[in-house]
Amino acid sequence: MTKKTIVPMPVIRRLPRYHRYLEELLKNDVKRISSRELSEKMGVTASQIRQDLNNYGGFGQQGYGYNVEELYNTLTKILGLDKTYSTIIIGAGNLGQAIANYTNFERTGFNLKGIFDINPKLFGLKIRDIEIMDVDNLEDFLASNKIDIAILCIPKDNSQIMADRLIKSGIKAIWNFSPIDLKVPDDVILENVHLSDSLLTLSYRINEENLLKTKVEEK
Amino acid sequence: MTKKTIVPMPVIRRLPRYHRYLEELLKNDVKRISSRELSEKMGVTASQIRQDLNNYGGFGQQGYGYNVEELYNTLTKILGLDKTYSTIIIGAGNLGQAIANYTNFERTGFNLKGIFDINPKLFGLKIRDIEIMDVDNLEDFLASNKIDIAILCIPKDNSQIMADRLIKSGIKAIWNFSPIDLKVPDDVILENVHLSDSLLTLSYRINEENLLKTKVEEK
DNA sequence: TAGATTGTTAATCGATTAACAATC
DNA sequence: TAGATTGTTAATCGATTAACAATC
Repeated sequence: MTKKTIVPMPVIRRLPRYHRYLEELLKNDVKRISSRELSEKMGVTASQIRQDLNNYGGFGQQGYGYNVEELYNTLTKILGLDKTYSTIIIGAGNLGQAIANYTNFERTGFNLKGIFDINPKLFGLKIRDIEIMDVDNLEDFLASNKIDIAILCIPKDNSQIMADRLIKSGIKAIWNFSPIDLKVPDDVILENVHLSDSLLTLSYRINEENLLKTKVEEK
Repeated sequence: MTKKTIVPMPVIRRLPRYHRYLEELLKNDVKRISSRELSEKMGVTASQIRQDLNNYGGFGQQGYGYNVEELYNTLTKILGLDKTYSTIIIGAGNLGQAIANYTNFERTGFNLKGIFDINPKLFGLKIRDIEIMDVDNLEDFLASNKIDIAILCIPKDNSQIMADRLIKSGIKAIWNFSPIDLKVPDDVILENVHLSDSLLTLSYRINEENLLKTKVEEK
């Protein structure tokens, strides 16, 4: 289990997309937009946009539409981007390092405070001024640093154990890149990025037509 | 638009997960499993498992359940993992390099054939014996190499242009890591990994309770 | 004011779950 | 054969779309 959301998950997963489109509009100095115009840009129904937004309040104005800047700021707040977050990365392999180097997240308010690994060769090395530390020091580090999000980038064999350790030390949100379904208590927020699952749906789709050819022909 | 699937997308997105669990069972020498047992392990309904699998055929046996090895092999085929794929990576930044170094994909049959970038400093450098090439050579390369999947790891400003170039050169499947909604013709398969969207849903969920506190209290 | 567009309720559609006859 | 479990149809649930009164 992971923490249950109040608003349905399909709605939440669309919010970042709205935010991206509104940012674009704002950048292009568009002042107002109707749900219909936005729906055409995004390839969704105007109804869905209005329904989605109304989970959080009525931000539009009849006969006018939505004020772009206002809606953008509102979405920024809804997504929690008006706050900053302290993060740590567990696992300084390829992916962990790539994320550590990815300064876009930093710019959005996700501040990397530490990187941990089990490989002694990496200890002391720095990525963007942040030292790679021995994962043995994890508990000590978490006791003296308030960390909001742990980013898990380790091979799957150790990731449940590591998740347990993180949670025991008070971590309430995990961004998991390990290709495994972690078990977490339901006050912990778990967000998965299953790269391999994503790639497999791609290879599935490359083959689907051939796979189901006989079936389709039957119809 | 991207290519429409025959089987509903929610089903397809669950297939890699079934595959992972079956692999685990196979590793543990489990010979057979019923939909009920599997449902308990996976935290889904037995009904859903049977419905999902029956999109592809009846692989079980009444009174017995499913043969683990057989079902695993079937899922491997369904996911297209009985074939190999030639891939290229566009963008040798942090993420592109991380994916290039990630040998797990290679092991599953996704063979990296080339890496491209615009940065001359990177030309000639090798990642796992694969040279980073000038993206100017992309069209020539694609003309003489049959590539199944292009992995797009470049900043969003250029990614639509790059996608257009790839498609013009005959690429039929794109694994996109750029934080943007690419427009592709509907014979091209597009699979997105929107890391920032994923992170934003995490920060959303950290704040949801506070955000909706008043609303929830009203009820 | 008249036209436009929202917020919201109602209708539809699709996905999930339940039920059970078929059958190993 | 009796018990178990599938494949599949029917029922339910939830999400999306349509419709429209409210209102700027």
